[in-house]
Amino acid sequence: MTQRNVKHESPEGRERAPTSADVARLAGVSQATISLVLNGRASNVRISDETRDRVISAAAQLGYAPNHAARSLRQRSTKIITFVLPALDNPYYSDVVSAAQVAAQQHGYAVSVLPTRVKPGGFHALSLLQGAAFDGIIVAGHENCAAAEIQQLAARGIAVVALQKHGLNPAIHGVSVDLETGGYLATRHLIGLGHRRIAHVMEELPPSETRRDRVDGYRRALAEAGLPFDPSLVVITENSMDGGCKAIEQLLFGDRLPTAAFMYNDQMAIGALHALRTHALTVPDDFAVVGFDGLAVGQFTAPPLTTIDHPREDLGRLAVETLIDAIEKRPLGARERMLPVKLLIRESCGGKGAAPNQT
Amino acid sequence: MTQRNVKHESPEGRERAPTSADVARLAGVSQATISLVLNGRASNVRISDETRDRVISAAAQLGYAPNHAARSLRQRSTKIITFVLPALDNPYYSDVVSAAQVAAQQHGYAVSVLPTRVKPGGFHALSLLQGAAFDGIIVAGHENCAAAEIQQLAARGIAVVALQKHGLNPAIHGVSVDLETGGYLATRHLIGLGHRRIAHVMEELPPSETRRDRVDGYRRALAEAGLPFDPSLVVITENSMDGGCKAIEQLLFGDRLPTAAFMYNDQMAIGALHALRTHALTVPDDFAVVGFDGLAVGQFTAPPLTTIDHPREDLGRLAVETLIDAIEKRPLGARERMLPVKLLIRESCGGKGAAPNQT
DNA sequence: ATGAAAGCGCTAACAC
DNA sequence: GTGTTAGCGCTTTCAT
Repeated sequence: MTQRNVKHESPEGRERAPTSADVARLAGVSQATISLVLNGRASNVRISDETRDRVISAAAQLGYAPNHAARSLRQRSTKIITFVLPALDNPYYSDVVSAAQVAAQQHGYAVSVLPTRVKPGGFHALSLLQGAAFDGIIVAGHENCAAAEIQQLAARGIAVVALQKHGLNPAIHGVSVDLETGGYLATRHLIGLGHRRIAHVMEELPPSETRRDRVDGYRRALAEAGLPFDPSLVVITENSMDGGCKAIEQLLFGDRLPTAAFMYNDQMAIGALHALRTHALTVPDDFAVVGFDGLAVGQFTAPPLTTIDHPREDLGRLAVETLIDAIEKRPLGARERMLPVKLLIRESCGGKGAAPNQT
Repeated sequence: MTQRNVKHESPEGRERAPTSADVARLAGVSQATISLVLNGRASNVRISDETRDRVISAAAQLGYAPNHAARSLRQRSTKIITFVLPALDNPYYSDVVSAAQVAAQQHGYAVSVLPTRVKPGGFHALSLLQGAAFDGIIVAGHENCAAAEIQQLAARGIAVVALQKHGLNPAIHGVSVDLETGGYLATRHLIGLGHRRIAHVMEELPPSETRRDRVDGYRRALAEAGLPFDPSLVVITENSMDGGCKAIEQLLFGDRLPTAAFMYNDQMAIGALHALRTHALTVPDDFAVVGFDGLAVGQFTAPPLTTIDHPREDLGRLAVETLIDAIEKRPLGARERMLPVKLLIRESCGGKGAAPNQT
């Protein structure tokens, strides 16, 4: 008699989920006892083994599961944390979220995902956040992190961690990867391979006092090598494969042809590779490409993509740990964590030491 | 005085979110009035314009947002529906979920995503579902759809829609794309191009009485053309780019070389393209590849991928509409919807009418 | 070792 | 037109 009687069977109303009162009645004890037993406080406190067993089996028999809303209301906590992601179409966040889930689970939290581009005025899901449907949130994406709505949430005392935080709001915690160093490493790699005219294709970045992004590292590497920064080699495009493709075409039809491009991310790099192929340019011989992110797909591009690899699991784990500390109001150590990146050499720039055939 | 006073300021307890009682006090009316006004039932019912305005401004002044748990408890409904996805690393679901969100929002529901592979015994998030933290769920993925836990949920009366449902449980609604026809179209396309030895690389499929999958269409096309079904040309592999890659290598080292492969999905096809390239086979001249899904990335592969395109937006929208009908217990029309696919010809098989160079 | 009772914040039925 | 009241299902003192 394990999984029978899933439904609460009353004369009229079918299908009402069993409540703790139902379990209490069946076990012949009070509701309070049900709560104590089922929440594991039975051993610490004082419940006889016999009643404990009776409660457990009654609960199983009815298929009882505590009502989430009621419990949340009472405890002022939902034990759910939410990832606000700009979209689901970049596999970048897959590993981040997985690691976050594992970490959250260890602390008794569940993780859900809200794929939402927080547009001013939009963000229907905002009401959920405001209404405390979640104990805390982790935001990713430029627009999302900067959104006034998110700032408001933080101001209200809701725990917020931003991935790649920019801005100074001290109420928002940050966990970031070191984009600047990533940009530096990518560019230095290309310079080391002999490239002198290196393009950077990036996404439109909202203004920020604090952000140090790929482009800053790009400039640092250039400066360090005594190369000029040429604004005509920096193109801003839509963050997508298609955007990367178009950006490269634009560069190809410009008058000062680069020999290499450092792309904002792997998705854009895929577009770049495609554009180059379309225009009969061989990678890496005619043109070198560096990506950013370290997505799995980079192993399967033609040629496999040299890129800047991110510690995505660490990112997810630390974001969750920081968030939970904030939710439970533990004194936080560093409120801003910065994670290291590393250069991942595959074939889209040639091997180490190989030189490009044009300058 | 719009966004000031976000926090409820009481002598001792900082940071308690304002409740409807706080708003009532400030506006000098009763809680009930707050509820009526803020839920838009003010006009239909009977509230003077003047009190209405007073309530609205009081709420704004306090930054009031109704508590989700309390409202859910009272209304026995959370107005959240959840997508249970196997993982986040396949962009397939990105469009599905986006469309679902739009549709859901029109009906007053929010959509969240639970990236969870429902393992027997695992599925921490299950307690959320059981506890009615969501009004209904949409499940995707073989394991998830088949999971006993999900069946149980449906048995309890929770609204469940399965994407690509297999199995006969009438309590679970289904919205599917026509995989069998997809398999047929893909295979027929290859046959039409002159291929006679066509491999099919697929994922391990759990047994099902009702599923008609790609492989069934593959066999139908073969039979129709009078070609034998050769089990050695069907390889089962892990559902990933890497799996696709390895499967093709296995075929390449077999003794009966195919001239084309119909891949389970675009991700695997990317792996296939890579394996072929690695072994210096030219696509489509030496070997043709057809994918499945119609992901955007297929435009950027080398060569661009001929594939079977799915109506992903329709899938998301219909799943949500079906689910909401079930939640709100409207009599459902067809409980099983089947969506059509179409062949999307790009370059990985050669153009229409082009013939392969080996038989 | 257990039960009784209060109350989390909200909405809906019913008074007035 | 608006206020009063009674719960939704749970956890948690406080009594016993």
